[in-house]
Amino acid sequence: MSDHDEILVALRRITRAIDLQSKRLVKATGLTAPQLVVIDTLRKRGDMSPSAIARAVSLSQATITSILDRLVQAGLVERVKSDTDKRVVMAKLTPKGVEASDNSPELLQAGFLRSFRTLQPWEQNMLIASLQRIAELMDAEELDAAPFLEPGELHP
Amino acid sequence: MSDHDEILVALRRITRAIDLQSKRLVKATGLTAPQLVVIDTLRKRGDMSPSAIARAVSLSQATITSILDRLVQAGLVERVKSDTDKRVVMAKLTPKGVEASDNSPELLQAGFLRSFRTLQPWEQNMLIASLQRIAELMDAEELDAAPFLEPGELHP
DNA sequence: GCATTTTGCTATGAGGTCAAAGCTTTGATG
DNA sequence: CATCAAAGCTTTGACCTCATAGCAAAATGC
Repeated sequence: MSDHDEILVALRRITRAIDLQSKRLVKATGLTAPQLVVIDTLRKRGDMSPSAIARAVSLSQATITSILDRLVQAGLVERVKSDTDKRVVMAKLTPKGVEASDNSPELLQAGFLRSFRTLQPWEQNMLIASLQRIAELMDAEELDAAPFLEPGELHP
Repeated sequence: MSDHDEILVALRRITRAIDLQSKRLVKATGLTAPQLVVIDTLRKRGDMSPSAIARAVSLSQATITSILDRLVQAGLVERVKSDTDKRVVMAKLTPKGVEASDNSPELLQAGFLRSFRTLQPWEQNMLIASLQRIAELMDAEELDAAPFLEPGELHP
């Protein structure tokens, strides 16, 4: 298998594990991983606009809108229109939302974290650094990738 | 930020980059990343059943069914009932499917691969090994994670 | 041989995710 | 001011993803 394929398969295994964990969280807490990420972010940083949340958690604004819809539905978040700029909506945790955040389990599988923490510190650091390195290489790509696929760009 | 959060954020950045790349592929080829993965797998390994594809690419059987639906729709794949075991359906590339596979671009961003390949070989290997290590730690979790949430299992 | 279980696939329903289009408000330009 | 552009959010539509439930066929048990 090529490097390319090995990377792809490893990433797929990881994203699948995360997805399955998210489904598991739903049963345990009624909330999915993205929903928990959002309320945890609000808990830590206070009221935020959808666009600010999107930047903080690396999701699109549209995705945050749909996640907020469900959190509002569940009574964990309120939308409050800003007075200074009427375009802006602030997402605000309700008391119930605060409680949910305080009681939320960690988002990575307990077993994964347990195993991870038994590794040598240097190994833990190396794994985290590797993930961040890969994220960087991919993020960097975002900045100038789009033009490569514009019509006419392939054979200028 | 805790290790836990750093891992989460890095993973989110990576999955987002992959997702955006998939959207970009749609515009260039009309096919999404999962669809390309499936036809590439069929191209390399020949006709396969949905369950075999699911195992090969780390997706659920249900997901493969829906991806095959769209590939059939697009005329790239045929479903052929097995003679020996009538439960089994074989996914088979059509000539058009073979052609699409042969012309398909790589699934990771070109710029990512370019950058990646400029790294020292030991560094490339380390990154791949790290990804696989993390995938292992998470996969391992899958095997016995479910029971942890079964009713009655928490306090046996 | 027949009943039960297992295996393989598909259908259903719910979230997640994004781009693009649409709406409102703000800001800049003349 | 009046106009036009930009910014912020939501809507729409498409696909991915899974669990669960359903259906059919094969394998196992008695």
